[in-house]
Amino acid sequence: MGITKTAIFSDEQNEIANFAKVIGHPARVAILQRLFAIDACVCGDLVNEIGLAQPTISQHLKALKSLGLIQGTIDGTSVCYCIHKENWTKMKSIMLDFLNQDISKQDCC
Amino acid sequence: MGITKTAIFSDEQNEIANFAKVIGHPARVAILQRLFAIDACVCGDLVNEIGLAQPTISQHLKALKSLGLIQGTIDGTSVCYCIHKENWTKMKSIMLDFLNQDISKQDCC
DNA sequence: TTTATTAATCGTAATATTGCAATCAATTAA
DNA sequence: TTAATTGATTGCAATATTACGATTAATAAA
Repeated sequence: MGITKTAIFSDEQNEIANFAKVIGHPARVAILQRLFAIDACVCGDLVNEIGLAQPTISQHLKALKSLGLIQGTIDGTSVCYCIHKENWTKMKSIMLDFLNQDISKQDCC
Repeated sequence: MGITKTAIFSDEQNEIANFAKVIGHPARVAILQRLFAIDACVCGDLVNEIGLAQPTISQHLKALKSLGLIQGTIDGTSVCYCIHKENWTKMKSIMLDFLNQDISKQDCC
C-alpha cells in the first residue's frame, strides 16, 4: 500500500535500500557530486547550479542530512553543507559489499 | 509534482539515480542477494523466501528487469531469473565511480 | 529599527510507489 | 480435453515523493 514492509527484511537489507534510495534522485546525486568537487562547504548556491527551486533543494538536503550523509552548520545567514566523512565512509562500505558480490559463479539463462 | 525533472541533469547523474533507485527497496535488494547466492537461476520460490505476495514480487522483478539488471527465461511453467552479468558489471562500475569520489579533501563544518 | 538575505517550513498539487486480490495467459500433467 | 501450476497483468487503495509558491525565522547590513 505504498508503504514498504521493512519488518520482513534484515537490517542490512534495509540499510542498503535506504542508502540507495537517497542516491536514487539525480538532484541528490548532483548535490553530493558538487559537495565532493568543492573541497570546502557549499551553501545555497546549489540552488543556482542545479535548476530547482530553493524549497526543493532544501528538501533534498534534508533527505541527505536525515540519513547522515551530509552535515550543515550555520554560517551567518547562510548554511554550510558538506559531506559527513564518517557516515559516508560507513555507508559506502555497506554498499560496496553489496555491489562486489561474486558474479563469477553466475552462468545461466 | 511527484515527477523527477530528469532533463536538467546529466545522463550520468540520471544513470546513477536510476540504478540506485532500483536498489532502493529491501525486496529488490533481497532478490538480488538471493540471485547472487544461488549460483544458478531461481524461479518463483522468491515468493516463499521473501514474505511478499506473488504479484508484488513479480512487480519488483519487472523493475529489476526493465533496468536490465536481471534476465528471465521461460522454463516450462516457471520462469528462470538470473543476474545479467554484463549489465550488472556496467552499472556497478558507474556506481563505484560515484562512491569512490575523493573524500580526503573534505575538511569543514 | 528597517531592510535585505538566506534557508527552513507549510501547504498543496501532481505523480510515483508499494502491496495485494482477482484475473488472465501459458504450459504441464492427468 | 480438463485440471493444475506458474507467473504476468489489471485494478485498486494507501502512502510516498517531487516540486514549488507563500510564508516564516534568523541573521546581517543599512
